[in-house]
Amino acid sequence: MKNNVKMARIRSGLTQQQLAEKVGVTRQTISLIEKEKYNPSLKLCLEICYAVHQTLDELFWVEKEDVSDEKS
Amino acid sequence: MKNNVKMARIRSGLTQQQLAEKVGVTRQTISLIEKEKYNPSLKLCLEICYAVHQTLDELFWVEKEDVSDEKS
DNA sequence: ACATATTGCAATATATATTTTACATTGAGA
DNA sequence: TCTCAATGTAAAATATATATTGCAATATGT
Repeated sequence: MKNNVKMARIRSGLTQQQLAEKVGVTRQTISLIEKEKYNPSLKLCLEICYAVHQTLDELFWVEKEDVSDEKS
Repeated sequence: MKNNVKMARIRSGLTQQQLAEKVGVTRQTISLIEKEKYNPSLKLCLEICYAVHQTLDELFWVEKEDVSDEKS
């Protein structure tokens, strides 16, 4: 799951450990999300947003890859 | 987990079943999300967004409830 | 009233996010 | 070089999202 968590965290001057504590998860969870090996829950996404003062779209939006079979 | 999925789905003229098929999950999953009894994954949130042509912020953003212990 | 589509919900099973603990690696500073 | 903070990662355990099946309840149209 692509995201901009690492950039946002560094911009906020937080370590993985500090961000993890702020949002109430483990450092490993933050690490795996930054490495884009996890598909985090909406709740966790929101709490990360709050911690770094950004929005869901800013941190987690990714454009839909083109699919050719759209309905009208 | 608060969200605007039900309104967006109806506005798109989709049934729960149709939305479920579009995003590749079960109708029950859609039902529970609309009833706000689940904490869906980011991937599923994104696919719902694509299906109804809206963004994460539009469908899933909720303001942080006030906490009195903010750092500076 | 009847038929049908749509939705709510319950029980069990499965997949996977998250935790816990622990260790290795990297980089910065003394 | 030595230390230490920060990060990457691995294995096993736990929590929970999601699937599956099925049935009840509620529309909606005829």
